[in-house]
Amino acid sequence: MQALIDAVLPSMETAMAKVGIQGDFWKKMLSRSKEASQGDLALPCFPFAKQLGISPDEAAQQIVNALELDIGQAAAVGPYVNIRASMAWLVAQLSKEPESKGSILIEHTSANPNGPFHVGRARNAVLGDTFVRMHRASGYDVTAEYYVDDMGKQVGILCWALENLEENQVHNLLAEGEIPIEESPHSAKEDHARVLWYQAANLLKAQDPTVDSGVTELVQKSEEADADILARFEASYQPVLDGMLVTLARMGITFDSFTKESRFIVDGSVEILMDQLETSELHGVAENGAHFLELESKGVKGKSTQFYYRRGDGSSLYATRDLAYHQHKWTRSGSLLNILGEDHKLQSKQVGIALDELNIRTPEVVFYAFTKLADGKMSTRRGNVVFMDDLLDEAQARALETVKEIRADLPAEKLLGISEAVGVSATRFNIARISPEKGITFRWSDALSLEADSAPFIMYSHARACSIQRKAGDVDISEGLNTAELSGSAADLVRRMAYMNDVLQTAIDSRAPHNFCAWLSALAVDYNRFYRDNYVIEEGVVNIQNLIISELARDHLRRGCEAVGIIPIEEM
RNA sequence: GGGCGAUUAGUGUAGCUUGGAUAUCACCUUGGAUUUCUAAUCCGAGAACACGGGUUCGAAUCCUGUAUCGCCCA
Repeated sequence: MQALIDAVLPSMETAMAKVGIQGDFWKKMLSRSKEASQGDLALPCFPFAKQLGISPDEAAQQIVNALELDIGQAAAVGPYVNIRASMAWLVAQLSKEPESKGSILIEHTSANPNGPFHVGRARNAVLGDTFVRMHRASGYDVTAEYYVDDMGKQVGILCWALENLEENQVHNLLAEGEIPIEESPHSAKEDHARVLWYQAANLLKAQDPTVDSGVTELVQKSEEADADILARFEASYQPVLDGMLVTLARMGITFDSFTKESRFIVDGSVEILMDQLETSELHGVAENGAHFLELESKGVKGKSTQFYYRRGDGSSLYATRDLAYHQHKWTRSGSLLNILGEDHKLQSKQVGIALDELNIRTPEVVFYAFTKLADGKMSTRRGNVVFMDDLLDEAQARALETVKEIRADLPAEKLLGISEAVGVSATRFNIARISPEKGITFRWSDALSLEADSAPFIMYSHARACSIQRKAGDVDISEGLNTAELSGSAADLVRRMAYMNDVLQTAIDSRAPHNFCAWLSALAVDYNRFYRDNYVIEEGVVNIQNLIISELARDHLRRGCEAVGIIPIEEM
């Protein structure tokens, strides 16, 4: 809508001056009309009534009378000035390519490599990848980044377990702990295989104190950048991480770069930052020799306002390495975006203040609320999880049932391909379409829903447009749209498409991918209405104008799908 | 104990940044069209802003109190 506002503003200023309205406070009131049937932009005229000493209705009428627009029409409806963009202006927007924008590094997922990817982690990955895709579609140069926690306690436990526990021991422990070992097609994947060791070690920890001491020793050495330990850690987690990445790739999620936490200890950058922090006015030292920043003056509240960045023994903490990590990220990109769970809010704030003290810019952060199971929180440790691999299998199976019914004519192989695309797309879209700050309760029926307002509906619209294109064959559509004859659902469709870049940019700027998802759903609805009202091919004859619109819609649907991670298959 | 966020029809959600028209889109219930260029369609009806107070000509939106839920802090 910003493009239209920019286009209207000069004429509006002239009109307002003519009517005698002082100041430019009204500029922010000019916004998207809440009544789509009334126009694209609306300006409520209540405040002008007071200033001019006339009724709001009259003010609206006077403004309309004074307004000369070349990009659309204005009308006074009660106390509102409604502005409707002309078809010519809207069509002109369609051909505009998004301009090239700056670089951005988006860090997301970054899950501990201690077990299979589960649906609790999926929100981070889906949100993050949706941001990656939307930024790319909008012209940004994007780096998708995964931060590998290769030295923490989780990895330590995994490593200890793999080095110290026999297979039968693991199975006995899990049986005692009532964690079921479910046979699935994915059992052989290393992430599924090795998580059993991780779970078993966590169970053993409760009865055998030597587990903790063994793990602690490993973790301590890793924090001293002990090369042998780090190599053993990597040997433990890398196959798990690889398995997780296979799952993510199945969802269409890939990364451009991986950065390991340990590198910041190895290269000494953490040490340098810790020294620098000692010069901060917030710096303090606890009795045990640990160093901290006192953050009370920075608006951090609660029982403890201290941010510890160095232990008594001189070693760094996770958050300290995070500081070095951000310093490193800034050398690689012009802007930074992190996708984090809401449990990281405080830590993120603390890191932000510390970065400030170090004169390092703070990143943008998007927080999302957790996905919980109906019967509580998900936990890999306790085995209370729904693994993504299983969810995607189930999604495909359910999609297959539907596709099989509708397309009995297709060969089995094709049905499998379509149902896999539908399953993955539906799963992603069901996460991406919800506002990040809202909590999600995982329910199979929601996760696998193929109803309207879902990915399959959009995919089907796209496939329909593809089918029409195939039927129409190679027809010359270079003549362009005849804007004078556009009306009804065809005009609505064009209008919807014209605002694509606008909606995309707004969704990016306001960190609200769900708004772009909503636009995409609406585009699919608009296309279906157009399809009902306007025949592209009637009795074998191709209507060129309608074909042009259908082709534009096909292109917008495809680009929209790609921007949110829906797979735009051409047949279904 | 303190901090942050959430609460919208039977269900799931949008709108809140920047107050303004009849509160969005679906599921659901229900009435209808159409049987195709791929019906996973289209048109209509029903039903909601947690509760109390305040600011305002005007509050889902801003302020404040309460309740409930989630997350975090030793």
